[in-house]
Amino acid sequence: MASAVANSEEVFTPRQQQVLTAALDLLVEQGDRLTMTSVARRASCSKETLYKWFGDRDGLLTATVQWQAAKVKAPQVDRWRLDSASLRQSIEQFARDLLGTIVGDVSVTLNRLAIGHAGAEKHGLGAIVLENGPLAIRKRLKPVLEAGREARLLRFDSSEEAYRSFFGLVVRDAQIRLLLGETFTPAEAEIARDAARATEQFLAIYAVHPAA
Amino acid sequence: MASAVANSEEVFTPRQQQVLTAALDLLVEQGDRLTMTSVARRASCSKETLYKWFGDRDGLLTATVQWQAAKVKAPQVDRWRLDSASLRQSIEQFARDLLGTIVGDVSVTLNRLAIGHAGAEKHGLGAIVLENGPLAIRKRLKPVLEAGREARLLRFDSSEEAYRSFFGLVVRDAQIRLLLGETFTPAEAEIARDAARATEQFLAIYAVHPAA
DNA sequence: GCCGAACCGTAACGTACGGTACGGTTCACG
DNA sequence: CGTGAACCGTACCGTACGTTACGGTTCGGC
Repeated sequence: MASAVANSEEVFTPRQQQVLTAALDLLVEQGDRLTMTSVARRASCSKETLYKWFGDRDGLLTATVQWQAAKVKAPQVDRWRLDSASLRQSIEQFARDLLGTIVGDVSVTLNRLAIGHAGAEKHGLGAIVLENGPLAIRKRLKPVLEAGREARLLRFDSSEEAYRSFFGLVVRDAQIRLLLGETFTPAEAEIARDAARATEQFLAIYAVHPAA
Repeated sequence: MASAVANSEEVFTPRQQQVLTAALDLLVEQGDRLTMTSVARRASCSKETLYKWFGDRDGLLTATVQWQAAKVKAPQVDRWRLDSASLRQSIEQFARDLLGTIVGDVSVTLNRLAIGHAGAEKHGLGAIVLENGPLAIRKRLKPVLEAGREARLLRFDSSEEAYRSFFGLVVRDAQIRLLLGETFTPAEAEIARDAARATEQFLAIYAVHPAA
């Protein structure tokens, strides 16, 4: 029986990573329609090797998603001194990271893929994406929020709830619109502006002294 | 050349609606994997009829989505007197409607389907879902927001921006988590509570006198 | 230089499913 | 009745693609 979610830290040889890169590229280019043949051709390897390494098509896709998701180890915000300004800066940085990731091609592609699989009763990919997307950011943001509360800068009952509102203020309807096929690619400046706005709104709700 | 999005008000005979109901049920049950044969069997009709009525598989899916989407004509909030309390009530009602819809089986299924199609370069379904989901609610909320601004109860530059933040505060990460396969079905009470919280937060940001 | 393991390229197999054809049945209409 | 349109059920076709099989090639170890 395969475990529901393979959380083990799979490690791939350079050659295997070339294959996964090819798969990811094809995924971004043509979505779930990529064929094993096309991956083999793009990666200049044989289908036999694909099956030997990854078991079957789903294994290849899972490996691709895991491998890519593992790369999104965004830089831990370093030591924040607990004044109002640095707290705001930390939060805004998170907002920029989150929004920038979510509007990216790779994120849209992988989320589409995982959603498609979830619709086919195969929740493995969905769990992986969930774990490495929203939940990962939440885990990293949580200590910042709680330190802010500790320092009487923020006020909330549950950091979970606070995080979810933060997520909503940052992402809004951008992700669902992109997933549904709308094509817009905000420039770096727009992302920064949106992140700043979201941060401001978040603080308006959760800061003890919003004006500070 | 078929138009990109068939916006015409397709009208279906009762028998055809039975077929569409069967298709929708199968969609909810097994996602995009439903076959023409299964639809024909469930609806007790012949495949020949399916092809005659809907052209091809995509036509059937498109008709199903259009037909279902057209049913989400949520009740227009009736005359709101422009005091702070009634404005809040109107907004909260929208929040309940929006959240209740989005966490429903049918919404999740249809969004998954449309997202899958968007990933296959077929943006028709995505456009339909977009049009009848977020955009429809936005169109209905907009006059409320602008009346609130007119009455000096709300303050914002663009109703578009205000709506998007509203959407974020209401939906947060619930939709993406559901799409990715997490299974939770909030009770009516939870939805109402979340809607109230979102409304409060929205007003904290956009109301001229948040304490009012 | 020899051996075996790993890998490449390609051909072939099996199957599921979209789409079509066709004979049989119902039913409205004259 | 008689007739024809609409529809049901089912058998059938074509194809795309996942998966397997196999002969040929590279390459590290002795």
